[in-house]
Amino acid sequence: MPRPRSLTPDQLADAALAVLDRGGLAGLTMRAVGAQLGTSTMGLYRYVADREELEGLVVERVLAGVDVTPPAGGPWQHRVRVLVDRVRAAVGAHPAVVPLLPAHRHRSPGVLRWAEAVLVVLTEAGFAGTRRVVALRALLSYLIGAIQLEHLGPLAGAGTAAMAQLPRDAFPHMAETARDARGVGPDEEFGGGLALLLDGLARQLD
Amino acid sequence: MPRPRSLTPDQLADAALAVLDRGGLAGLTMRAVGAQLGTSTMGLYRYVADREELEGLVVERVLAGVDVTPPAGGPWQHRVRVLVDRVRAAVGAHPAVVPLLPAHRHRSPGVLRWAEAVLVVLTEAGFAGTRRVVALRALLSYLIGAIQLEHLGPLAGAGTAAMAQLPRDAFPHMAETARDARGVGPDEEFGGGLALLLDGLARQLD
DNA sequence: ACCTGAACACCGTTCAAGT
DNA sequence: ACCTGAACACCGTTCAAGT
Repeated sequence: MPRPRSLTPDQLADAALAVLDRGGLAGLTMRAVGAQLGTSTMGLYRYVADREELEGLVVERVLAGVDVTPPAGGPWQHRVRVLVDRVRAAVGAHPAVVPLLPAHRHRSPGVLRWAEAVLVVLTEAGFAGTRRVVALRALLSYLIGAIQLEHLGPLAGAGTAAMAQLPRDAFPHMAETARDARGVGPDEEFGGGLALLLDGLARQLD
Repeated sequence: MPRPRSLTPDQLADAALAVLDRGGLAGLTMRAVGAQLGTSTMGLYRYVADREELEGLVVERVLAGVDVTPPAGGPWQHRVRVLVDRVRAAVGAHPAVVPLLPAHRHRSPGVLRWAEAVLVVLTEAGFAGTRRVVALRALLSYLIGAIQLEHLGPLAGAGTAAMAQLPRDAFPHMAETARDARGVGPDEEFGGGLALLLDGLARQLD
């Protein structure tokens, strides 16, 4: 990793994110990012060891837009919800980044900053030790899973319409649930699942 | 999609899964699968429209190993937990399939059969309408997210050791939580998060 | 009819050559 | 010293040619 000169890492990340937003994951190539910046393809290797590191830069760029100051007032459930929703909103603005999220979530400073904020709220609420570990893990699991379900071929939306016509004899409950799902929007679905988790957590504090 | 002859789709799926287990996602190429089967690379296109469809076959193969008969007795929480754990175990036997899961989960017969079984249990427990929709979505989100966290660079395990040495001034809660996490195994972590979700669901039935 | 190998249009990355 | 383009070793897939 030699020293950069004419480009800042931020410029690189912006260019890569622009390419990703425009052409999807398949369009994110070293050649395309080079063209976007007006430099040679190989010029990128001055800033980044390989393609994977470039992907990490993009993920970090999206996460950088997340405000990680824990919301000041209100019950801890609300404060966690706000932090979770901020990530969902940031990712929702760049859906093409979703498939990159799981692989680049570890060793991401953005994720660490966010997790620290969540832990501040959980700790103030009274969680500690194993319970706090499990709580953070569960919230992160739900967040990542729900975001992927939402953006990678939805259970709600267009996918549900198709599923409502399932063979009713083989999948009776599934067909009925798919019909019910047509009346449930993505926000309600995401928020409802998160509420279940928060209720489960609240029960532990009794 | 012409008619097959000398190979069954199962043979193809087995071969692709063997290649995936051996060489990871990067090793799963049309050429490698052809070689594994002793046929030409192009021979695969008689069974599969493109690489994506081959990936779908592999996912289906792994999911085919999941017993989807709802467990007979016991409280509904236990029955859901058994169904969830079966998927986790099947995927755990072929960790390389994890990155393929989110993209191929929709229109997967295996997922549908599993979801139908979960819905049978939820319905018998008293869930219906929007609540049932949200419950299924939440369980699936947690399952997919938690599996990915577990297998794609863990919060527990080796990753935690690194995180326990975080700059303590910038991430005080994170450093402490990472130390706590060393005593929490993957089963406890996964099961603990699922228990939170099930507790939240139980609360809705009161 | 079924199957195959050469060929094409891409990748990421190496490396010798430019200034 | 910084940057670049040709070249290499791969991909998935098309298609003309084999039996």
